[in-house]
Amino acid sequence: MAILRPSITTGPDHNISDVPSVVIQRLPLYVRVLAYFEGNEYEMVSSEQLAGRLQMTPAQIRKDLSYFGKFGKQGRGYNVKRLAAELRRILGLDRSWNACLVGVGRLGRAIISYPGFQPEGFRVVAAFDADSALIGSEVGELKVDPLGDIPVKVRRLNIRIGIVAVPAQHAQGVIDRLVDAGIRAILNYAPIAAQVPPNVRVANIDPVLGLQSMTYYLKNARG
Amino acid sequence: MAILRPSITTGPDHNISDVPSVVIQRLPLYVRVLAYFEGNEYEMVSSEQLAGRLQMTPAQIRKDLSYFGKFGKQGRGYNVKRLAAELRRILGLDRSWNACLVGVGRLGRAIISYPGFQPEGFRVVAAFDADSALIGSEVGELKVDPLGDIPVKVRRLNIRIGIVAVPAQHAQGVIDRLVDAGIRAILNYAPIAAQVPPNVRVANIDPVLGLQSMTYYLKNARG
DNA sequence: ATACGCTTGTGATATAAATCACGGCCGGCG
DNA sequence: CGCCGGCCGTGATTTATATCACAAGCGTAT
Ligand SMILES: NC(=O)c1ccc[n+]([C@@H]2O[C@H](COP(=O)([O-])OP(=O)(O)OC[C@H]3O[C@@H](n4cnc5c(N)ncnc54)[C@H](O)[C@@H]3O)[C@@H](O)[C@H]2O)c1
Ligand SMILES: NC(=O)c1ccc[n+]([C@@H]2O[C@H](COP(=O)([O-])OP(=O)(O)OC[C@H]3O[C@@H](n4cnc5c(N)ncnc54)[C@H](O)[C@@H]3O)[C@@H](O)[C@H]2O)c1
Repeated sequence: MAILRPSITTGPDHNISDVPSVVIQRLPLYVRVLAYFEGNEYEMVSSEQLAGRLQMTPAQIRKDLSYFGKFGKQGRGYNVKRLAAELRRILGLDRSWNACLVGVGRLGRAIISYPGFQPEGFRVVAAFDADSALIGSEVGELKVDPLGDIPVKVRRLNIRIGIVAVPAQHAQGVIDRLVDAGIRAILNYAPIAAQVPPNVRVANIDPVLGLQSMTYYLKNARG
Repeated sequence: MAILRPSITTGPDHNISDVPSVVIQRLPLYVRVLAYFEGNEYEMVSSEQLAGRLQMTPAQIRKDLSYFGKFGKQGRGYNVKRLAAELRRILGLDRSWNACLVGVGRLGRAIISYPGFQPEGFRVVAAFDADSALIGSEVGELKVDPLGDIPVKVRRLNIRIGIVAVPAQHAQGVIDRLVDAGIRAILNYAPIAAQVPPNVRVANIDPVLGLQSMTYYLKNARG
């Protein structure tokens, strides 16, 4: 049964490798659970133990992993440290990634000071806004730059990820500019279904959508 | 192709109605797109127009809607206002819903002052924290209450939704308390795979998971 | 009235994803 | 050293989800 995997979008159907993207979206969950077991001094874990903590079936975990190789030992399970390292390598989490933020409003400031990205290897290294009153000001450790600087900064700072935190009506335009500047991965907080070319990924963060589908079940609930 | 739908979880397989939960998760998207067309003075829209803005196929939209009834007219499409109203009714969005927040830290404060919930009918009417230094203080228009007050407040204020914004290691415990108090829908910001009974829904908000799967594609990208 | 262009609603079909189930290997133990 | 409990890896199967494709209905134009 489905678990807390995020929703990743692309333009018209496009899967680089032949690994289904649902599988890719589950790998970070495995990394996280492995970190938990590592913290609790486990040396080996079985697919059943992993599955238990994620409310899914052991077979699914084994199948998922089998897309990438053979990491376990029959009768023993998986070496926690090794599997975690392998998965991180597969996902590209064995390095750090630079991101830029567009839209330095309330949400944008919260994102800049959010301490959850850094430990996972994601760094916000530039911030852009359209408001000339903001441009040039310091937010956190960052100076706010005008949108026109996006292409240069993206290139100079090796920025690969764009984070969008502008009002909905400006989000598509901002996303277009990021894509034009060569960004291929976007974390979008605006409540829109962004249109992007097939080689660009968008991860949407939208608490309202989640609430709006839960009310369906609340309404019909028997307690 | 998949679109910005959120990820909703439950305990062991459980679908109240026979409507697949993927369908339920898409309905809020339709509501949102309809709002767009309504704002642009459309009286009627076809499934093709709706699909275009969501990057999906017209057939899928029609199929989804057919789970609930016949809302369109052949040759004409759907009446924007009526379909929006029907979907809102189906989702239970034709009323307002009270929520409580647990964890009044940085994120919790941002949630309280987030202006995106109110217009959609979601109201945060209570806030709880374990820190005695915070209890009793005012945040926004809310007084921070101790966790022990959860059951009473939930009952008194008709709270149906719990929002969890506590550190990961305390999240499961908080969720258990919410469930004990009768909460059946949880918006969880903590990076954990919460364990809940089958009749409880959890919507997870986790930007890091999104980033971590996008890096897979970045790593392998051809530009 | 009738014909026509358009778009729905839906059974049939195709594709995708999850689960089953079992052969094969591991390592410990007698 | 051979047996055994346990668990992986994976083809086969089942289940879920998406798409196709078309009869039927609507409204307009002639
Ligand atoms: N998904 C979530 O959890 C979540 C939470 C809060 C807000 N949001 C969304 O994030 C967005 C921002 O919310 P906020 O509360 O920070 O709003 P805000 O008004 O405080 O900030 C928006 C910022 O974007 C800037 N901006 C506007 N147009 C721009 C453009 N074209 N290019 C660059 N910058 C531009 C503004 O100058 C401002 O600084 C909204 O779309 C909101 O719905 C999402
Ligand atoms: N998903 C997201 O977008 C996102 C963004 C930011 C933070 N987070 C997550 O949200 C959580 C909170 O982050 P933060 O930055 O606000 O942390 P914080 O430390 O600023 O706030 C945490 C609050 O929770 C309270 N708390 C601790 N244990 C509690 C308990 N058992 N019961 C009730 N309250 C308790 C603390 O007193 C504090 O007020 C973390 O899990 C973090 O990873 C998620």
